Amino acid sequence: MIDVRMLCLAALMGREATGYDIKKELEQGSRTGLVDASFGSIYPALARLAEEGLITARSEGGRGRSGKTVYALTAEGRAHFLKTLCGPLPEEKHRSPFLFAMLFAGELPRERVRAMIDQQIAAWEHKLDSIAAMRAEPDGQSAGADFVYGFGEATLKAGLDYLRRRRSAIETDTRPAGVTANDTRRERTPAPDNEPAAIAAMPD
Amino acid sequence: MIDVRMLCLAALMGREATGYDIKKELEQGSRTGLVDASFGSIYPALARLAEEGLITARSEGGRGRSGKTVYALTAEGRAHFLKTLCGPLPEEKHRSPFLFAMLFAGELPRERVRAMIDQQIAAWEHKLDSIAAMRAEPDGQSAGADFVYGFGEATLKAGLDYLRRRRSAIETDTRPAGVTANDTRRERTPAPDNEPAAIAAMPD
DNA sequence: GGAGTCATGTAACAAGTTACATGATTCG
DNA sequence: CGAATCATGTAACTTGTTACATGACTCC
Repeated sequence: MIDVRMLCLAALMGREATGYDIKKELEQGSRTGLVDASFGSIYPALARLAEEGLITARSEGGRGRSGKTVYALTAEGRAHFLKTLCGPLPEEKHRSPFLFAMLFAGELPRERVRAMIDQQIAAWEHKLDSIAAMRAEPDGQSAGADFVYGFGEATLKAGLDYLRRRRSAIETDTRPAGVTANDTRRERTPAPDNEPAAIAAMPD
Repeated sequence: MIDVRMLCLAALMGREATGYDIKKELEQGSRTGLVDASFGSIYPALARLAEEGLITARSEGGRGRSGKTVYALTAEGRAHFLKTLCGPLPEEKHRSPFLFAMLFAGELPRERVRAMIDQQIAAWEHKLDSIAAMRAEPDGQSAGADFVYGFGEATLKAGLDYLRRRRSAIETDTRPAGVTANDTRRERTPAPDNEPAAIAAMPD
């Protein structure tokens, strides 16, 4: 579940679409970030769903020989989709290379750790912006979408808040040479690449 | 990245272990929930890493013919691991069947939606407890682990808070017929599968 | 002696990605 | 006319899971 089949059925709830449309919606639509799939999986999935009668395929030869297949949900398809959603849902998985790397923050150079956190902050700020943009769009306006937007905002904000607190609590720039800086520098470590980065040692 | 190879290298940072040990640690250790892998991928990965010289394999025939292979990180393995962590990290993916389902909350029966939210709340409360337990354990005590625990707690709490607010804001049981029931369960619902569940209509 | 755990490995399968191959239409 | 976009599909490959096959050791 949340396999490509379900993704396709979901995309066809409410409107008909081509495989291309579905892919586009996954990239830019109201569920971006939540799900994804490639053409290589979408087209075979649509073909099979049509075989099974969960969707219908209507060929539309725009002019001469364009060849475009518009898919639409059948009553059985809709029922199947909703029934599956009501069934037992698989556990959610949060694969985060960032958090994985942070586990070894103590073994990585400090600047690198700081850069990673900054990058993560930027990425999440961007996600927040995306949600705000989606909220404003005419489509993606439903009770469910609203719930999901709110959820995303709540957790992203909490995560950002945490990252910012931790980030600013890390000792500021460690200047290698005798640099005169007017900031809150602590020490100048010439240690190159395997300098441990104490992300702990927080006033927290 | 965050493929099984990296997982194995990560598991061998700090101590040596067998394939079995690694699997156990993924299930119960300080990174549970963050990552996972099966025996079917761990053993081949270890064999290949040993071939490449990133880890060493030492056979330990406990007594007679037990056969047990203890792996340990080499200097190159350690360097490779840390270098990879410093390189560009892939985007994080948050595959959440729950949120996916919530997108269609408006098309699902209300009780079902409420049940899903309750289930999610329970699951997340459990995760919070797990983190607290890990915090208390002797292993999994490092600057990085502390950072990750804190992050998990911050986002889980925010998510839980959001879910609780929304959950309590949903109108309470909508009884279809004149059913006099003092519990929350109703088998044989007159409106079968497509009763819309307005998760919106919030005072929020 | 049987249950449970320790321990390793392989083969079949599942699901999806990347890259390729193809071609029409539209817009500047 | 060339670039971008629309549009479909397939074949090879990657990655990992499930299920199976095997066997020792430990504790009751």
